[in-house]
Amino acid sequence: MGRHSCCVKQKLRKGLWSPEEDEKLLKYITRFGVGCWSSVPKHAGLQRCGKSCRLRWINYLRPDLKRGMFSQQEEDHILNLHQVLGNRWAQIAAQLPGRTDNEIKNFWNSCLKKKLMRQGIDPNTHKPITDKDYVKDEKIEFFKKKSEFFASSSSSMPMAAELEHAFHFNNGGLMLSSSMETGLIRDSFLSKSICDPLFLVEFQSGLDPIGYNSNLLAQFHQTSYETSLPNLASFDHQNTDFSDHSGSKLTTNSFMINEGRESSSTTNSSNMNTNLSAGFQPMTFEGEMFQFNGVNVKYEERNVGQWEHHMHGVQVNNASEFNIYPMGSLPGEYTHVYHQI
DNA sequence: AAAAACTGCAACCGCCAGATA
DNA sequence: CTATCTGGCGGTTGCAGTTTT
Repeated sequence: MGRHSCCVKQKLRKGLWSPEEDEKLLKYITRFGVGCWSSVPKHAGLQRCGKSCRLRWINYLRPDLKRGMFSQQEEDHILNLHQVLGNRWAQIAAQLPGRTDNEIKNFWNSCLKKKLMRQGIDPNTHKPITDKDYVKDEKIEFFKKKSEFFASSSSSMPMAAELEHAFHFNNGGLMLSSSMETGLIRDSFLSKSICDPLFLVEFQSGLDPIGYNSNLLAQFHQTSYETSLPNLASFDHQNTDFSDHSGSKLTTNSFMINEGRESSSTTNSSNMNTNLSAGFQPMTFEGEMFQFNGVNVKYEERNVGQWEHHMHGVQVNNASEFNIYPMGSLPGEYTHVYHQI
């Protein structure tokens, strides 16, 4: 278990290899051949672990390595092999003489993957982007437009009707209304709450089974969204009495303790997870970072687990992380994870 | 010209499976 | 049978060079 014994030893060099080190390793392998890597550093006079020597030899010093750009034939070959083998880089490399798994992996991640995505092909399946992916792309497009939109806005508060007109959900996807795009109500938007990605949440009422955002406006006219969300910096896990950053108690209007099966089990667990129900549907995308209650957070997506699909609303995992489960999540679909950064 | 953002790639990390003691 | 060692693998990180602002 743990680290390799060769790596535990003190004073082993790490990082980039110097020409002198390369020379020592090359000389040794040329003379004695590849054998027991763990004994190579000692015999070659290197302050490296055997694993590091092996990697340097395989990826850089080996005389049969082909260097330089990948040819079109190689690129096509990699694409075909990846379609069959997936991320089995070693197996792919075995089919391309002179290329290493690391080299192919880097080429894939930095070049081929992006190329496929630009062509509208899912790099994992090698098939055209699915509806689900399309929704994600829509989100990205949405935020691009949103940024442009706010960049040219004034600071007055929006009218309710304008808001409802501007932002609405479309059966799990999202749409910008034409009036927003044409800028007819552009000058109405620039409050902080709107600029916050969490402004665009769906407050489920329980009477809203299809997820249409009918309660958005009423919630918007509450004091602030920020006070209705857990403050990650000062969240008290020992206590189910939630307070916001200003010290005022959160009302059950904003949060309700989820009394479902998962709620009770996790609330009593050692990490003191607590489920809250607020019915959020965050409108942001993977990797986005933003300020939330004065705390920098990063948004991630991950698949909903087998039991998690029962959950709706917010689950606070610890002082720096919480999840948001959209209404009606199914196993395998996305939940929304926010990490403090 | 300087700073920030981006990109490519070398190297590291952690896990796993097979070999060996 | 169990523990440990080792090599192999895929994912990830860090950094240097390049491009953009």
